[in-house]
Amino acid sequence: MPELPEVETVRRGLTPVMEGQVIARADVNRPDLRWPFPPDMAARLTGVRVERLRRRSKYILADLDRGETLLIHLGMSGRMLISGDPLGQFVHDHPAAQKHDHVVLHMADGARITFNDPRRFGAMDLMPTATADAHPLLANLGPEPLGNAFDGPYLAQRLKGRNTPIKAALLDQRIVAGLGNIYVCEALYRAGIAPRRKAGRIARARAEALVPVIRDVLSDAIAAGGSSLRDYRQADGELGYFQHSFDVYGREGQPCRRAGCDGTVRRIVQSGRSSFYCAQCQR
DNA sequence: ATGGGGGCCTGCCGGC
DNA sequence: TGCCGGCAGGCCCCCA
Repeated sequence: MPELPEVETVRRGLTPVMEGQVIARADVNRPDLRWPFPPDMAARLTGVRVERLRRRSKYILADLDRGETLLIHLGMSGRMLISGDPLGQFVHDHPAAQKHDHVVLHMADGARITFNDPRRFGAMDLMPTATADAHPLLANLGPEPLGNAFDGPYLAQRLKGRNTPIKAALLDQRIVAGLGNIYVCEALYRAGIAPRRKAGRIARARAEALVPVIRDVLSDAIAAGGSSLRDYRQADGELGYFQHSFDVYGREGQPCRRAGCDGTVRRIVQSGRSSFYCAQCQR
């Protein structure tokens, strides 16, 4: 499901039901997702209070009051669904258990948070909060694209000399953390850069100009509640609507949206993944 | 070190 | 109606 804007939307949706609240019980319905769950996960979650919900890249991190942090990754198809409705504010209740409900957190106030993930590319893990940054899944991540460390000189330096297509470079989480297929396509369109262009062959000014473009695409998407493809929903059951703002993603064969451009959106495959772009606008 | 490809899973959709 | 191939928002791992 999720790139950075969708994960941030999920985090914001979960915050009122998790932050400051106690997990009364955790149902763990299978031993693993992409990897085995940590030992005794259900017991280690029982009775703890969630002090803070954070996000790093596409990971949600829940700091718990016993010194551990719960890491949640949604993979491709993972969802966090809220039910139980303790305060009467979540309209879309779903009391019946669904297929692929792998972990259910029963909060002390009656709220229920269900991790549902058909493809099981998602993950959950527990680690000491003090060394969370050193977790293998987090240790090699690049800067947050909306943070101060991600700036023009940084990106230009990281792209310099790279022979890989810019599409692949921006998907490389070690360079910048949180972008996925959709937002890389959209950012490259807005920046006028062709996805097959070698990263090291982008003029410095254009490379630096990518930074504000990436920030804008992500900010716009977060403001729209993320993108809802297929049946993806936010934690509160509402649909994000940024998909209506896609310029190129999923628009193969449709006209370029730029005023005055008569180009058509094309789809190519790069390292096994679709890239959408306008050959007139992107060089 | 770097770049490219395979694999992990399930579900859905279009074509025959 | 059923089967089959292709496709899907991520990311690790292996190979050259």
